[in-house]
Amino acid sequence: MYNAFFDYLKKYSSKPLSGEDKAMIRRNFTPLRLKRKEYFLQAGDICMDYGFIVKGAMRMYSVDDKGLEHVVRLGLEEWWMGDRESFFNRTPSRYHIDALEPCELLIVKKEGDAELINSIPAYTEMEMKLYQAAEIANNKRLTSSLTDTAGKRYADLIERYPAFAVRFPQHIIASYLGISKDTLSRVIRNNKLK
Amino acid sequence: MYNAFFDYLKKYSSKPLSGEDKAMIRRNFTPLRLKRKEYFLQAGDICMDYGFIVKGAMRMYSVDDKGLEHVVRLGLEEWWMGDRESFFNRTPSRYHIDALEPCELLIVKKEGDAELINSIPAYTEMEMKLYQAAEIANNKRLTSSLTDTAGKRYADLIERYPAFAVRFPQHIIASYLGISKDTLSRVIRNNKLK
DNA sequence: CGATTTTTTGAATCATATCAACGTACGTGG
DNA sequence: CCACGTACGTTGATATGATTCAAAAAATCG
Repeated sequence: MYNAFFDYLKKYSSKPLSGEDKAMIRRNFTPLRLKRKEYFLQAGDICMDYGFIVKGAMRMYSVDDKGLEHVVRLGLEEWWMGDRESFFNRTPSRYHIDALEPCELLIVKKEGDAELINSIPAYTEMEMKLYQAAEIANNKRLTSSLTDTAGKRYADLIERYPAFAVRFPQHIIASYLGISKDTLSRVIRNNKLK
Repeated sequence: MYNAFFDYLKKYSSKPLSGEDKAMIRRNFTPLRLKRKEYFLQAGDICMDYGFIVKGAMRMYSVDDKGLEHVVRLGLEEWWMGDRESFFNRTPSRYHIDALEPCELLIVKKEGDAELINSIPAYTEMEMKLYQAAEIANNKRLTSSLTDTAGKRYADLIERYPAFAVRFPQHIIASYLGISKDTLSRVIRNNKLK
């Protein structure tokens, strides 16, 4: 369980990880299992735990006043899941997070994360890189949503994350891309004819 | 010039700033003036400097294969400007950045930024908060671009940043929102009638 | 002041949404 | 392990919000 996370840390940081460091990580991260469809966070609650996905598939989404769901983030193995705003500011979340497959997570509390940042350089470096990567990815997603057609957005997404097409149902991906399931269905059919 | 930055740091960090710290900041940040329309960065170049805007208005934009400009970020006083991806990874940028008004910046190089992060806790805290705030803001912008109409997107933007309506021409804001200048013009007229 | 930039407006067109209906597949409990 | 029920994907018809293009009016800069 924890080894998956240590491997991940090694991948994202050049700095070494002592036995002491590993012990501290074990102390601050606790395992959590979720059944399919189980909630990790519900709108209105404060996101007290930030989760590292060891295994499984998750989605974060909002529900608007008309009752429509809007997927804002998807997560698979080695991704993080949680509402950063709620987690850091201790404010009620506007999002739901649930498991689309049975999941294994390692979760950390705000204080635990802070302790690790202050104590373990490799962890700090990972977190910094994560923020940078997130900002870059978000920018790409944003510009593509502003300028590209539905077809191109889907093609780009699947090219970047081929696993998405297999792990997530189409209507979830459609929602993530901000297009209707009907349009996505048509778009996929047409792309394949080419 | 530097005082504006020290004030900003105080605002974003609870940690104290010694005279020594301030001296190090002065060493690593250099002033830069830009005339109206002058470039801070051109696509193809590597973003060697990251800029803190002391005074002025700037925009970051890409130019697509059809020659159309797409504004990806806007900046006013106390905002940062630069292409993070290019800056950190030393890769050629896909963006142009220019001054929409005469600007005064404080610019820092990658090494300077790294030195400050390693040496000055207040600076590190500010940078962390910045990343968190940026991620949250990006998420909001993203979800609004996916789910809201042009009119709501404009209204939300101006509610959040009233200065934008005054400081940036409409067609720049339209591009930032990912809508055509024509549509934005109509939308504003209709909103005002209400 | 003149030149350039910015905004406005109408008409035609396009991409995507919406709604409803149907067929299929799949997981879950017995 | 099967059958049922829910979830998922497809498709057509229609509606709608936004784009594009062109041209003129208004505002702003130096």
